Amino acid sequence: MHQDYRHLTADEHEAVEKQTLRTVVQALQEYSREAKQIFDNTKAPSKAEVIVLAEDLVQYALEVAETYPINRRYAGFIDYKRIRWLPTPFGLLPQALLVDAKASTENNRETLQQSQLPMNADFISDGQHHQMAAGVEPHLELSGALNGELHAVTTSLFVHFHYRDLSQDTAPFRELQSIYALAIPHGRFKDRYNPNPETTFFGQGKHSPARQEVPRIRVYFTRLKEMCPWRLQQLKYIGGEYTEPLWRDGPGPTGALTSFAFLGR
Amino acid sequence: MHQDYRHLTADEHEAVEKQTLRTVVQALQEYSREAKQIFDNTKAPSKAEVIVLAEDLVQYALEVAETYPINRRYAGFIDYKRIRWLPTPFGLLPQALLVDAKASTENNRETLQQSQLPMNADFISDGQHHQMAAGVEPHLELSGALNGELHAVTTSLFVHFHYRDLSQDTAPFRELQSIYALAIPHGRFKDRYNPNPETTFFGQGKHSPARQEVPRIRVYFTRLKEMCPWRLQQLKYIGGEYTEPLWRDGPGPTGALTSFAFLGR
DNA sequence: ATGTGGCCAGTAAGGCCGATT
DNA sequence: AATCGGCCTTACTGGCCACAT
Repeated sequence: MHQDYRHLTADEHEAVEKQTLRTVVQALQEYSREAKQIFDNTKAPSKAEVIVLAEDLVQYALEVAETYPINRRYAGFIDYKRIRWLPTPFGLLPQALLVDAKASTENNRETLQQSQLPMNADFISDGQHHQMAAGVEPHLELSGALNGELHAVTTSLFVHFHYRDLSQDTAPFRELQSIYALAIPHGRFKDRYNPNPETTFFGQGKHSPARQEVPRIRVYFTRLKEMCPWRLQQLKYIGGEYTEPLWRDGPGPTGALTSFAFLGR
Repeated sequence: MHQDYRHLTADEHEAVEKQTLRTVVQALQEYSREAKQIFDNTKAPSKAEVIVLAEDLVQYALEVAETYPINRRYAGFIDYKRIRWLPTPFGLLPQALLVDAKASTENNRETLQQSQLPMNADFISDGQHHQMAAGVEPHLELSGALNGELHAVTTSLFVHFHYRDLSQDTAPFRELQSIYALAIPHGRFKDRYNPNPETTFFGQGKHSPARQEVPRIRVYFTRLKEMCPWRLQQLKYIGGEYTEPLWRDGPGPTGALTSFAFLGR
């Protein structure tokens, strides 16, 4: 008989998300030098190239920092996904890690598809109350004789490459300025992060209602950080220099992660 | 001082491509049961879903069948790419394996972007001579003190999921009918596979000249198979039953691969 | 029926710009 | 000068249809 996330307290569950993001940030930081090199200098057959670069770089950074895999796969739109055993102080936890890569010239918000939304969202736009239902399941059922009724908690992360375009024809073609890593709270934390439409880091999406496009939703960086500082991490490029990551994060569900610099060339 | 593909004879080089495809086909065959399960039953948020399914399934099938990795990455549009040491009878060969996934309701041809074309192509369409320059480099330069001037040969494979759409709302949503694996010859084999516009497996692409779309090109399965049987492999779904793969392939540059069945549920 | 050409369609993923505050 | 809203652009991938053998 195994244990899964349904046995965790809310604080323990938040600590799991924090630990997960912490590892991802470490992996991104250690890979950031090569990431910048590739991001800035890869020739672009088209403008859409940055999307692919972001996806590939996330994979390269994270795949070397994996935990003990669970032999189960599924396919779909999420860029990087692994089902795995996560060692935590509360038990060896089955987890479905979901990471989406974003490339943008903006650095204050990002757009989520409904299928990437882990929490039912309520927010105000133009004085109106808007809603969007979560599109990410709270967990994946792991069946099989050995596992019985095990649930892999879903943890939703986003890695956001903030860049500027440079010259069209000679390297560097772009300038990667920062890498942001966000942990969007599990749907279970609705009461903590979005108890009412006025209290939230969600905002109106990027779709065009006039053209009946399918609704999207935005996450605002500042507001997320205000609600929980460690959930928004920034690796900022500071040419050449960098700081060694420290080992101890702040205590409690909102205690800060140590900050990271970005490794330049 | 290492050796790379420039020291291989043409026949040896073809044998390397054959060996590479052979391994990929084995990996696809062993993964085919789960592949069909996922492909047929994954719920589709949109019609584009099949593309993502094909990409993910190729990754899941191939990543467990990798060879000794070379510590070098690059990012770009190709779905699955690994730079690695390939053990061959002719030496331990640095190789850049490039695999693209395709999903289609057609089973006689597939479309390549120019960036996926490993050979300068000449072909006839409507009595006219058409051309397209290769967009895949013959090799990747591996720099670094340890390696000196090493070149990783590029090997271009395509994995083509041939399917039919079924019901919209209840599983199975699709029926995966066959998985084709193609090895497109390296640019070096131009004289063997496309010595003149009349002799080729290439055909007019899928783009619309009228709308000035960027040119593409097609590979025709039958013609490729006629020129070199092993370069077109089919894993055909034959519900439930399957054949054990054999161990010995045919001899020589065109000697057949053993045929494979597809593992159903 | 099949083999070929090739016009469009459907769907991401964001760039950008105009109003606000 | 930031924060928001949201329209529209770019491209990628194949579905599909029309002819020609």
